[in-house]
Amino acid sequence: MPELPEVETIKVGLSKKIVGLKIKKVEVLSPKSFLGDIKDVEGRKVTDIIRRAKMLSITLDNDLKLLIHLKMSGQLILDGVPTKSTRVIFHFEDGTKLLFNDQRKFGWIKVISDDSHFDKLGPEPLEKDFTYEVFKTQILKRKNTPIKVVLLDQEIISGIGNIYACEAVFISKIDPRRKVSDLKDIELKNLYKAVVEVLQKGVNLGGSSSVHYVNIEGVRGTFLEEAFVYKREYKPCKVCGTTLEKLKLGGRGTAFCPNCQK
DNA sequence: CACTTGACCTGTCCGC
DNA sequence: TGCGGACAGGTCAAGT
Repeated sequence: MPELPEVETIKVGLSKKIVGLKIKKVEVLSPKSFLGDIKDVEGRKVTDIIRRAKMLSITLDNDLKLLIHLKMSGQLILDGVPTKSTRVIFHFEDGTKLLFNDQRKFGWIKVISDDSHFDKLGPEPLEKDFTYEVFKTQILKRKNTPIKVVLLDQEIISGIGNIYACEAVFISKIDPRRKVSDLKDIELKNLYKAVVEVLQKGVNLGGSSSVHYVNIEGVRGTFLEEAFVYKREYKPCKVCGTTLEKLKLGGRGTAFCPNCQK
């Protein structure tokens, strides 16, 4: 489900609601979805929530953390009604409930004591120190790979997923199949700007709005209504009217405009 | 080492 | 209506 803007939206929403609350009980309905001992979590207070790449890290007052990855179909819903996709339920002392729903069971919640999960991640694209030079250095580590696949690599840049990768290469007018070594400096510069712009826009609009994504209130974001290419294959390009095409890159669906993207 | 493919799951949609 | 296949926003391990 979620890429950087979606996870960021969830982080902001969740922070306002559960920081300071004590977890009374954890109900694990799907053992694969919760890795760790609920005894380490029950009775603890939430002290902080951060996002890194597409992960959320919830700090507890015993210095352990709940690391959450929603993968393709995970959702965190506050005070909702459990469904058949509900895998874990956190019951807080004040009666607040947090549901972890995950239709495809790819997502997980882990109890961790250090941040080693973050070791291999590339830079955060919305941080101030993510300059063009940083971007270029990272991208050039994968010279022979299609540029759109490189954008999805979390070791190169963290937080970009399929939607924002498709949009960023469209905005910078680059054919998603182009290899990194083949891109001119000006193209890389445009791509850098597009990546930052499209992620920031995603955050501003409260994330994307596809099958699974909802914020903690269960409400969809509006980013996809503004998407140029994502999920728009065989429809007319919003810029030039050419019929958008679709191909598979790195195993992922990729819609693009054969006229705008060269 | 660099890069690609398949596996993990469940649900939905599309064509026959 | 039913069935099979393709596909879905992510990441690993295993393969070439």
